[in-house]
Amino acid sequence: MTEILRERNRRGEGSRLRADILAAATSLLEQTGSEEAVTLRAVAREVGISAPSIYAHFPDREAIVDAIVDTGFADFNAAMRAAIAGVSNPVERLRAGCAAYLRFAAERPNRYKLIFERQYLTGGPAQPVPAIRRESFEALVALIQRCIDAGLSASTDAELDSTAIWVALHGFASLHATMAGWPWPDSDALLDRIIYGLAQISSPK
Amino acid sequence: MTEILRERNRRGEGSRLRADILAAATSLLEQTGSEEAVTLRAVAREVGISAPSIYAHFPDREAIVDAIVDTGFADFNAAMRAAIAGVSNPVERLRAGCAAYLRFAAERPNRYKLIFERQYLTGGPAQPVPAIRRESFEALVALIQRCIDAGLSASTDAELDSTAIWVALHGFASLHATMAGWPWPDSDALLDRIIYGLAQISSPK
DNA sequence: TGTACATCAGTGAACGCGCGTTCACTGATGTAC
DNA sequence: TGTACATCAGTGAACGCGCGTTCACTGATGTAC
Repeated sequence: MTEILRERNRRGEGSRLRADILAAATSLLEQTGSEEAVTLRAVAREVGISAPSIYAHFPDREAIVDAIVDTGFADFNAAMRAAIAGVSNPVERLRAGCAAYLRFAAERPNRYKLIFERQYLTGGPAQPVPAIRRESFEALVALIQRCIDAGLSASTDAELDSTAIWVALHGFASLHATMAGWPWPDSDALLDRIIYGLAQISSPK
Repeated sequence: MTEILRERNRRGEGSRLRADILAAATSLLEQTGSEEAVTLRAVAREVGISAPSIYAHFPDREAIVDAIVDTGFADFNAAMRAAIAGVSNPVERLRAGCAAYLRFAAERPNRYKLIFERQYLTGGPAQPVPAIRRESFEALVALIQRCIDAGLSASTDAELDSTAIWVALHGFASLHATMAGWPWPDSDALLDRIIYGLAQISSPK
């Protein structure tokens, strides 16, 4: 019944299986939207291998999910960087970044949920937040600082206002995905209100 | 080993078990923070009954969680109503409501997550959002309308601006719970930025 | 008032399931001589 | 060039677990006569 479509790797290419496992787990997660769906056996089925083979590449189930979170953050950061590249007007640049944030969340909702709604370091003392999780936030602060420097924003605290924008973007992304039946306003109109209201842009458009 | 602490209900009082089951399931959820922890067997253990007894009161596992969501929303709405009761100044009233929102999320994070982050009606066509889920949002719109009517807010679209405030509050509540290690700014300062920036309050304080 | 009986609030054993993980193994691939 | 052998990339069976759910049942509680 179970067709094994996969051919055994040649010697020295065993690490290719690691990539296949990650890809299968990611696909499983993006399709089902639930972390629990990423079981060793489901991943193994998807790849076309037996479940114990996974142990050669990951110590346990959670390590797979952790690895997906890391690549998820890398993808997210890359998308943010790409969105603002080449946009020179400070306000347009800020808007492009924020719009890309919402687009990422809308297009890959399950990936987005995994990286931003997964419980992160609950137990134990507060540990420093890794750089990969800070990168895009720091980019946002820089976007606002540019607006301030150009005299386009009345903000006096780029960090606080960045946080306000971030939580608003996240809130919209999160609720939009969860409550699809809600009568949401036009995404662009809301984005305008968030940017102009929270980044204190002097004269709209 | 398993102590049964519970005495059998008398005749006609079988429905008391329903309440006990709900209380145990709620407690389980608030402690663990994961919906998956609410298993029939775990609930039964907590109540001190056998698992099949639950079927007399709930058709299946999901019905228990659904019931918790309903009481969770009722609690949430009650907390919002209580927070603004007796506050007459429109801006203070708005602020009291928003502050209560964040307080509810901070004090009962797992309950909050259940009602606002649980996947709601993903499959099938968009169905109307039940009144219990709209109540507090409509209260927020009314709060802003009061500010507009009193000449304290420059908003021209109470609904859009309410949405902006809601997503910002939710985003903060959600991220704060998920990323406890993040260097969050002072909650009151952020709340000020959200309210004054998004409700377009004319003169701060 | 006494008693046979219906009802109600549960119980306990069992089912099949998918899971993470372990263990001993196999057979193709490459390498030393 | 041929061959014995080490290594590598996996496999297959098995374990114990907790789960949702079913089924036939039990024994206390109340009621009809």
